[in-house]
Amino acid sequence: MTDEERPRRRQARGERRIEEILTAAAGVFAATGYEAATTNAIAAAAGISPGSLYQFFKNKEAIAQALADRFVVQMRAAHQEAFGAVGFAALDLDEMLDRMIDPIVAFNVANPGFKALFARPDMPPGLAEAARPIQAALLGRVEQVLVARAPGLGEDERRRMARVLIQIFQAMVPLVTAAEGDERTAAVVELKKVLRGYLAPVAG
Amino acid sequence: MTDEERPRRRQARGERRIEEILTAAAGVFAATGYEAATTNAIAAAAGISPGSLYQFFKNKEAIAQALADRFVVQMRAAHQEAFGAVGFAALDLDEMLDRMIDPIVAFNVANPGFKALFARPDMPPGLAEAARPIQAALLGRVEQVLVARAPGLGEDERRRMARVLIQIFQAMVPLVTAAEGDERTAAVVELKKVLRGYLAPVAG
DNA sequence: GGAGAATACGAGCGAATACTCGTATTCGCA
DNA sequence: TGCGAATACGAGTATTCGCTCGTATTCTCC
Repeated sequence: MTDEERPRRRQARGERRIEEILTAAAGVFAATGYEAATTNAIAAAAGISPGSLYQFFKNKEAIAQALADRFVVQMRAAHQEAFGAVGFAALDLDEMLDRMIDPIVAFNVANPGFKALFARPDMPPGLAEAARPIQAALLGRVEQVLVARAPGLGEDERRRMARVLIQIFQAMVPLVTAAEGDERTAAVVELKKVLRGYLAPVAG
Repeated sequence: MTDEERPRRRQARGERRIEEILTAAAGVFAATGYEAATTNAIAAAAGISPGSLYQFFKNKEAIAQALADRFVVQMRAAHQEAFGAVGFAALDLDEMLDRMIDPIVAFNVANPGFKALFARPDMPPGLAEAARPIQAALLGRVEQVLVARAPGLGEDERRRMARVLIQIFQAMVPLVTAAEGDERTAAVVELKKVLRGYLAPVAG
């Protein structure tokens, strides 16, 4: 009970290093996945020694955790942009989908490391926990949209639909990010068609 | 160039062992994924020693490979059942979906190890190769259905739609297998709704 | 029943890897 | 300018895990 972990006072250099490490880690995680990413590889990618890595992070999981925190901030912004608009429920279905989908697609395209970390089964348990609040918030947002646009739905059905919508979206993300240019645009169009086809009968 | 790998003559006991090992491996892979599954754990689950394991399989990947082969046989049967019916394209869309989806869902429910092995990013490269023919065959089948039901589609568009359909299906499988009883039935209904909504505009 | 092959065992080897430790250097600040 | 803290290093440690090897047992077939 004596090994208090006094948080050390960081220098500006240290703060910079932390950012460098996280950026390097994002790349390594994205390229190889969590388990296969070695801490030495992350250190090398950040241009520092393994020992230095552990000046800033307690262990490998802490790196992923911090990276997750960084993602969460950006993800929240993307969600805000996607769901924050007012007078949202009165829009045309297609336009609503555009406004909802585009920012989140953009986030996923800009942060390939995100899915690599969060969508993989070799993710450490602590990370799964970190992802839960975002996931729950997203589910809530989607449910709210359904409340507004399909008031006739029962609670269970609404929840189920929200889950399906999110699942579909997440499934299509790799198809979108894997493609380039026109292919990617086409993939996004297909994604919207899928969601539209599923939503139209109840929320047209 | 002298270390020929003469295939040894198996006894009945050995054949049984192989089956036991594969069944045990399916369970361990399903529970923990490929990388995290240790060969010692598989041996223990099969009730044999690590040494004995290697009497029957050259290495860990060979176990996965053989397991994959076993899955492929059953998967092909499920595909045959799903797509083999005659006069298929003339059916009502809903009924067609029933016939296509149910066998493949049943296969996935009956073989939880399948997705655990094939859908994970930590899959060894050899396995990915083994999965490709099935994937390609499935894609071809779906495209054939689209040819019959939506003849107006261009080739690119058809291919894209087939990919999307498969992606959606695979995304929904975890939602289905994770659920039980009525929940599962409901999940399958939703899955069909999604596919129907996507297909109806072009293949109604 | 006996010879040779197949099966079985499990301690332990070798490589990979997360992480440490002793030491050297640089920074913040009075 | 000098002192304590932060940063940096990288060889070394402890552990995990795929796999081997020497040996013992059981099966097949004559």
